[in-house]
Amino acid sequence: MTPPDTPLIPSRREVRRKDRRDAILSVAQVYFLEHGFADTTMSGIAAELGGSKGTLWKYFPSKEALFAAVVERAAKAYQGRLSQILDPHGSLEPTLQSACRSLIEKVTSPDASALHRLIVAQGRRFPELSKIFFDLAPQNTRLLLADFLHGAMTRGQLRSADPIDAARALLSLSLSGCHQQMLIGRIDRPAPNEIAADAAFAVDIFLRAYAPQSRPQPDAAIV
Amino acid sequence: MTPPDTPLIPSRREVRRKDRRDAILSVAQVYFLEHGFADTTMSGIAAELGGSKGTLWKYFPSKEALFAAVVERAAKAYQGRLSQILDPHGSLEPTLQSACRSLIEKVTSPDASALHRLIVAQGRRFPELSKIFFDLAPQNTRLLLADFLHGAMTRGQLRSADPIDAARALLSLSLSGCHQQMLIGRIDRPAPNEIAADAAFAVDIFLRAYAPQSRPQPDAAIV
DNA sequence: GAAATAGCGTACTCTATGGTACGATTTTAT
DNA sequence: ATAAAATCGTACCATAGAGTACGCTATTTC
Repeated sequence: MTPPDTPLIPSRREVRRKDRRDAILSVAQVYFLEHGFADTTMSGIAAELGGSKGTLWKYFPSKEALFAAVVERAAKAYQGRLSQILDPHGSLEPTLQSACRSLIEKVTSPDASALHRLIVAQGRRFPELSKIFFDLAPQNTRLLLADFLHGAMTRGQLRSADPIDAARALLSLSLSGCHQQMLIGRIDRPAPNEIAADAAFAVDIFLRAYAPQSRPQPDAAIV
Repeated sequence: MTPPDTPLIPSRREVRRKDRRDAILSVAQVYFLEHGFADTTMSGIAAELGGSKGTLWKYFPSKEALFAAVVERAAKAYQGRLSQILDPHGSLEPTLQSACRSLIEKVTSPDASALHRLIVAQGRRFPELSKIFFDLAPQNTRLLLADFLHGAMTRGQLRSADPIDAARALLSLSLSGCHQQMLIGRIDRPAPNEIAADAAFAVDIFLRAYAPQSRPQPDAAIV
């Protein structure tokens, strides 16, 4: 009865297939993040999955394809929920600080930094993947933040300037502490108070540099 | 005659050996930078070298050992000559700008960024190497710069603050442009004017944030 | 000049792993 | 119920590359 001939109602097979595919990606992601590209084995993934190798190749025609799928999926999941925090009605400094804190927290999670490492590592082999990832993740965050800063500028809370540049400055300041340490491998996880300190530092510098009508008087020559 | 029994006079053999070792490292470096760790083959290095594989293992007991040696050597070579540029007598802004420019230039050279990528990529497998590298390279630069900034602070050219933090801020601002783009793989080489622009931007923000006695309060009027 | 040493070339072993083949079994669709 | 599709398990293939063995030659030392 009611033959589901439209693609709108996914058949049981299709559902199952999607589930299976997702399961594969999850297992693969763990492996890739943990071991990197070269040291992840298809056999290992298949074993962990419980299925057979043949099935694996039925879903992904090669290791590279699987890797690409993992990265794309992870990149999408990476997208930040920064927008909620960036409330234009709150007062500026606390808003920025909590935004930065939240960003740093996210970006210093073990998964996120492992992903970052992985992408950078394979940047030569999969240049398109880097692009996808960095378009989805940092680029997106920057735009969100730039938009917010633009608002603050028009409200006179900040001096007028290129909001994209301003966002870049704030972001890079935010990530110059724990995050760097993590990527370097010098620390495993930042302490919460370090995150707060990084955020406070970044916002402090940022606000000094972008205070309304603040113009430093040293030897001019700023074009 | 005059048997050179002291180790001070290196025998011809020792010289030769050192040369050979260095040649191996050079070839290996090219390979590693170009292909990463996993995709560099010992056989390939041996072939390029012209020698035999046996010789290779006579110098380095394993691929990992060779890799470590390459990184250590490269890291040492990486150390910056920033000190010459940081002349305490010049006026502040141009000095900082040229220092930043020079840094960005160095750090965005294909070799440097390939090295950076390599280290980050292998950070899990060789944590000690990351430490060596990042102690030698950015850490060193930061200290040099911090020292200079400290001087500028005591001379009243900058407000008093933690010079290390200040150096961190300036560096992270400097590297937030082309350098990021490069690591991401979005560009291959930065145009010279982009480098200058990045430096100018960083120094501008930095000077605004670290201007002497500049407080974000608009009504200042403090001498 | 003789002994030690280093290096060369080549062939070889061993292991890991991406990817395939295939018959048996289960699940889904009708 | 029955045919088609998906999965499973397992054995297998092909390749690649780290590391070894070994006999021959060139260089260095004394």
